[in-house]
Amino acid sequence: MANSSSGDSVVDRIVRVISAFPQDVGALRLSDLADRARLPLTTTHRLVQQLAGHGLLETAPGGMVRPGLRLWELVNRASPALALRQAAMPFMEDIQQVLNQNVNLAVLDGWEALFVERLSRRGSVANRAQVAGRMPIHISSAGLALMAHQDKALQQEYLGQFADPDGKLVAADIRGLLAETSRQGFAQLKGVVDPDTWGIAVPVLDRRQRAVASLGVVVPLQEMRLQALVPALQTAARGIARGLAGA
Amino acid sequence: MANSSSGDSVVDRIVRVISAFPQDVGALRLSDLADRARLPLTTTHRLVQQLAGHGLLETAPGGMVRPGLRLWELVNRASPALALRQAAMPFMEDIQQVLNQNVNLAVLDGWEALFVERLSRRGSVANRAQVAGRMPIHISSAGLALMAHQDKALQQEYLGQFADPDGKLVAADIRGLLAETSRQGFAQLKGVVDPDTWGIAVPVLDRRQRAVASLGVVVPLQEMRLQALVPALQTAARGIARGLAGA
DNA sequence: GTATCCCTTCCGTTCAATGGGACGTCCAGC
DNA sequence: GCTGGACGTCCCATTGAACGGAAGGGATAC
Repeated sequence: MANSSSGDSVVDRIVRVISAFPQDVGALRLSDLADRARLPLTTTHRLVQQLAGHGLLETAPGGMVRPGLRLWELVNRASPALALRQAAMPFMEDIQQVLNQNVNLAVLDGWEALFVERLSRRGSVANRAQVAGRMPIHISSAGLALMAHQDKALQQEYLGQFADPDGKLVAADIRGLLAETSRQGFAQLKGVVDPDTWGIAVPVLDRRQRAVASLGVVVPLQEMRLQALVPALQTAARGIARGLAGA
Repeated sequence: MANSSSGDSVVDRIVRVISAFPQDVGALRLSDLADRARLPLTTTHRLVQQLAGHGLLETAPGGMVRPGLRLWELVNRASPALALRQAAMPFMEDIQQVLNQNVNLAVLDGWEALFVERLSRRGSVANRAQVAGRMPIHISSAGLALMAHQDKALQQEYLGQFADPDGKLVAADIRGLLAETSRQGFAQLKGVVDPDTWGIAVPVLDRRQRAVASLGVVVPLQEMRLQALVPALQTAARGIARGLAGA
């Protein structure tokens, strides 16, 4: 940028401003936004004005700032997540109607599962997965289902991350989880994310048998329909894969 | 900006780049992106590289560019549309299960209805409303439901737009539609958007009886359950309003 | 009345953004 | 096999847009 201070570009700063908004939707005061974005107040003010001019942010009188509808529109009009979501929604609704519990759809991003969609219902058990939320691979059934069906090279790189502290033990555990997930064709975690819930997820595979997404449910621990549940998920996953390939 | 050419800021250019992606999800070639964004190729190249560095765009080998997951994540993590969507989804699913037809949720933005969510099902009739898509107010039941429950001043301003060409006639028609919508508490358009479909929408009202959103369905022309359908939509709309107020 | 906090505006400094030009690569047509 | 064209990528001198400290207003608390 022009002038002194830390050498980051305008793009960096815009990303910092947009990233500064927390998950809960409320508006931020300008100075809070500046603090969170680690930007000088004046600079934040100018950027917010410019972004608001395009509708990407909205400013309320009094200096409150919140994300704008136009930003949501632009991003959701063309996004890789959208095609996946459209292909998956009918199947997710089917699953949800039958089980009456939480259904979620995730993709792999970095070393985390990124949740693209979630259907929940009053009366269903708690589900930590939020839309646009993330969870580490090894403590989410969605993450395991995704990683268990990736290239060997990627899996090695992932497991290598756990070799640092006291090492091999943890890596071996996760390796075992992945192997079992791959063998069975589905991932399950009982009481890991939440003590009373049971996460089950299956991969959505492309032609080369690589997971492009995962379809999962969160059910109470006493759920008895596992034998019917997994095939239902797998059937739905195949349907989603077919929809993606066709489109 | 620095150097010659047309005086637009970096923010402008970034917005132009992101806006340049069309509705269908496919990736764009760099030079096409530059054309669509009306930016010099070199400048586009640099901006894309920077944005890709933050994951807001993704570049495939060969120069193809597409929106990135991180952008989707950032925007969907905190957005005014998200709170509305979350409050509305359970009710939309209920409606959809009963009717087995398309359900949509829209907000007013400018002189258009912006569709925030849509549930559709194989076998349901055509529905032109796309998620993050727009429709003019006067040819969508969602738009009518939204505009019929706004401030008088805003309605006047809206109707004023139609006074230009041959004027009064069209404005009077729309004024009539709005009046009827307001009186009945729901909007309906038979065969306007699509010759074989019937759009019906009700407003989601805040405490001051202003529409913050609209909840609508698209059903076949021969649908007979109108007397049960409208109350169901209105009940759901009240539920959504309650959820928004409580949150 | 005074102090405090916050948004907003002003303005001189400065360096990041800019984009024309050149290069390497990949095809299709001759 | 050669040639022409289209495209992505890199380089670098120019310059005006971005920067942010300082000062100004307006509201609220003490």
